[in-house]
Amino acid sequence: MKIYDTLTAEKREFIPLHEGRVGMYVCGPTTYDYAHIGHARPAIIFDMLRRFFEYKGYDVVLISNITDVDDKIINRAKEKDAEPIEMAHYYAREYLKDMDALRVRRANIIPKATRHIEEIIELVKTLVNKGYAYESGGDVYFSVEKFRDYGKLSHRKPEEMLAGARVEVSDKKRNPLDFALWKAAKPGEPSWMSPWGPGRPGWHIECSAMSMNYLGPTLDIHGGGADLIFPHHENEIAQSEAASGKVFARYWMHVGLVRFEEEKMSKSIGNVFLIRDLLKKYPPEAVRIMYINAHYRKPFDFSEKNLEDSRKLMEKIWSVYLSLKKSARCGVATDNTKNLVDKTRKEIITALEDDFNTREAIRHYLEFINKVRDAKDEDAFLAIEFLEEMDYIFDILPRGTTENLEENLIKLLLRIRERARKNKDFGTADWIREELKKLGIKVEDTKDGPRWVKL
RNA sequence: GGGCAGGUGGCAGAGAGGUUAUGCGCGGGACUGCAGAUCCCGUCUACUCGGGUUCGAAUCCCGACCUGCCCUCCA
Repeated sequence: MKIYDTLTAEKREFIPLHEGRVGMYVCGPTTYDYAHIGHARPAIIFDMLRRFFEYKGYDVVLISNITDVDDKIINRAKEKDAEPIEMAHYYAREYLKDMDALRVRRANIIPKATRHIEEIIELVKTLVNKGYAYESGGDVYFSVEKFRDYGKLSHRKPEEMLAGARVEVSDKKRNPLDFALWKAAKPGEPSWMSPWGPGRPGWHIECSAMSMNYLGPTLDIHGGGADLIFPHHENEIAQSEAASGKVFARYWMHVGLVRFEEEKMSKSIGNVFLIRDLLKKYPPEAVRIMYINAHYRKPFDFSEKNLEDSRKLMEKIWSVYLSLKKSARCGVATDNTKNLVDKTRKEIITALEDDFNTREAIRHYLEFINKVRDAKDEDAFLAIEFLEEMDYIFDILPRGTTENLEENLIKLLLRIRERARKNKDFGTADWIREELKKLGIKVEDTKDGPRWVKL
């Protein structure tokens, strides 16, 4: 397995710290609003990566945090006249609901910053004691010049950063690039007691504290959106490695940003599509397919047309899958199909092992779909088995069990409709089809009778 | 100003020195009460530009132009 590592800027063979195990940490959102499809991309990609490791037999521990105390949260809460932490927790729950809807499996641990204040304070203390950090007016700052490797992840030198950039100037900082590990609380802000007075953690420190707490000083894969490379991940490296003296993450993976009309999708620009709104119109599997169908490191141009195309792809996959199900019979498949399955499996795994190239993988998947669409009996059975095997990773097939009653009622309606059609009562026939469509059930007439798909 | 990705057919988007990407769309046919789906056939000199390397480049090298992201909160 090769993984593109942002730090070394090349694809490298993936070798976990402990054989057979993978420790992953993925930066989750700061929850001060509902999640948009930009958030869904890393969540879906890392979810599938985790499933792929498991598929290959690794034990995976995935930690994905939620930032529940931060300037943005405090400001938003002020606007809404809400209690900041409470509000953050509300949006955190809603975030998880949205991700559940997208079939993103939950991380093993979803830590929150406010639940790890002690570890954070300990880490800051260590950095102060080691001389990497200093207290200044109730704040604690990390001293960038003390960490000689600062800039290695984002491939920048500290001098260059100052050149054309706007850096927040503060007379509390010794160097404008220094960043806050601990912030003194202003009146009315959430705060915790610390050796430097009441305050709260800086943005970057929580991830260092929590990842080292759960995965040890060195983790295998650290991931997140590409916008986190600088300053967030750069600062995490500085803090963590300064404190532990060890390599913080062996591989850094960054998912390309989602854009809309050539611009980054971002709350501050206002061009966001909320996941909950999109899911009213499109099935979650279509969203997954949309992201599978693009290389994870490239920026992704979102549009409804794009989602619509993905939905069509999904319908194609589903319709082949469902028709295979109808003609499948348990037994031994022909060599032809066996070979096709083995070949496709190999192609898909090879693609995913090449820096998780889901785009290439789905191409082979679709070629397979096209070739087996007419398979019968034992061949259909094997094809289904294979698609379901792959679904451990992709999770895009229709969810199996419709409630029996529901299913029987639909069949009953379709029989009524068939009777109407036979009597040339097309008004009634079309009306039933229309009404079912409104309920999310698509009906298609085929030579073998009506077929329906629940969207 | 600096760092990093890219520029592929009507559109979306892979690939990566010589072999069909794929999907959508579009045209024709089969099927059909209609719609849809499906099948068959077809569709567009596709690879930003200019040089170079090579028997051969969309794919490698040099240069130019263009776009986006990051350098400030952001998945």
